[in-house]
Amino acid sequence: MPETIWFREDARPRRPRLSRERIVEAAVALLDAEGVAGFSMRALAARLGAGTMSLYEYVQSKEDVLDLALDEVIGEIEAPGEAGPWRDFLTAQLTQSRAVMRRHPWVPALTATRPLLGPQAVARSRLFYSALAGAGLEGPVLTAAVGTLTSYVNGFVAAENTWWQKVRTPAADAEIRAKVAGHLDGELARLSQVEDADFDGQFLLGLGLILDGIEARLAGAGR
Amino acid sequence: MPETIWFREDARPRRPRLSRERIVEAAVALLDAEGVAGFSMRALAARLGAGTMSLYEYVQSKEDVLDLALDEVIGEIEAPGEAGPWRDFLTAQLTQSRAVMRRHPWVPALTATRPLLGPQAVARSRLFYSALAGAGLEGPVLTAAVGTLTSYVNGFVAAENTWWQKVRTPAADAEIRAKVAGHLDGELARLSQVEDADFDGQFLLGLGLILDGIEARLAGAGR
DNA sequence: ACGGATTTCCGTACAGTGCACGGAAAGGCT
DNA sequence: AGCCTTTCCGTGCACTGTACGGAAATCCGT
Repeated sequence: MPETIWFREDARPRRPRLSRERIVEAAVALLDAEGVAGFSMRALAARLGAGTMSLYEYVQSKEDVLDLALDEVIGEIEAPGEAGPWRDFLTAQLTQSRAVMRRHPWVPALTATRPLLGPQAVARSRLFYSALAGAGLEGPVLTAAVGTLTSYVNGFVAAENTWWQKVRTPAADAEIRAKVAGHLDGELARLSQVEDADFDGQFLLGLGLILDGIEARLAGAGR
Repeated sequence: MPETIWFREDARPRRPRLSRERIVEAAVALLDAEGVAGFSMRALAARLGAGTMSLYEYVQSKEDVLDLALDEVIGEIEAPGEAGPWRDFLTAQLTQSRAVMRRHPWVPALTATRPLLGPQAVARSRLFYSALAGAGLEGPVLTAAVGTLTSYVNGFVAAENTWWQKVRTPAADAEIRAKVAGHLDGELARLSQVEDADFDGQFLLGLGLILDGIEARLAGAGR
């Protein structure tokens, strides 16, 4: 094969082929596909058609990539068109958060590992602060309320995700459920009975409890 | 060196030197010392003075060890001497849960990864069920209440732990706090001001919100 | 137009990982 | 005495994150 311009493709790129954005985008896709356990820098590079070490031009470590990917998907939660009553607003926002965490099941496990200080995370928590401040909370109760809500969503969806990952089939679901119920005596088992794994309903019920608690605090302050 | 009985120690053990209990105990110690990132089967074996592969006689995988270690420390939460009013009981239990998770900072991150089906975990959740059932809850609201409380503790302490791991010094604390506060406009910053990182107070405040919500539900049912 | 500096890309190498496999030794059995 | 089961573990394999240094391309000052 003759070594001429015709066969020699422009060997080296004039402009960067990689970028932080491209890396983060691919990282999210890889995490969605393989989970956090199957996520490796080599796999990520392969997905981008690049050498492994090229990634390190744009990022200092694997941890960095995870931080960025996390903040990226937090940005998927849409800001509301207009702010209605605080209760509806928060319910809608947290329902969306849950939806995002279900689409990206690796999210709750990661949030439990690192502080959320990225721009999207900060922007989101600011939304919550201003919603509850608008409702009338302030000071420590305000920050506690915001913290409680986000802790709740994270914890709930984390449990939900591990559940789906482990059981997968309705048969396994029934089996585990029966085994755990076996540890309860009859009376308790009767009281705690829930037909199937109604996570949607459970989520809204638990959220309702917290919002009720907040509302009570508002009424108390109003007096 | 002559090869005689006198110098030859009883080469092979007559009874097992390892056991699941010993492994789990060492695993907890290792996790406490090195965190989940520094936890490896080799390090665990070294800590026990054993060969790496010996562990696999008692355990099928690293994941198994983590499951066992997790359930083990959940067992550290003491059952109450006597059951007082449900509110006090739950507050005491959850405060203890938090204390355990602070002593073993790897716990919240692990719970976010796997379903809690070990004996200690099941026993603990049964305690909560019966306490709230005794208070008058039943059906879906009962399970939602239990789920909300455990999600809250996990989420809260997870955030708390990552915070301590990252900031470590009061100076860093102030710096990060200032940086985040910079994203809030003045009015919001004023409203959300909390002197220092008062995690104890925040924890009890948030817990109080949830318990208020539960109490409201009880009052409603009473009517 | 040319020579250096900078940017981007990445092959190689190293220390570490979880665990499959198979062998060796020591009791306990008949 | 012979076998079987239990316990222990050395070796090896595929894979990990990333330090290091080199090669090519572009940019910039002259």
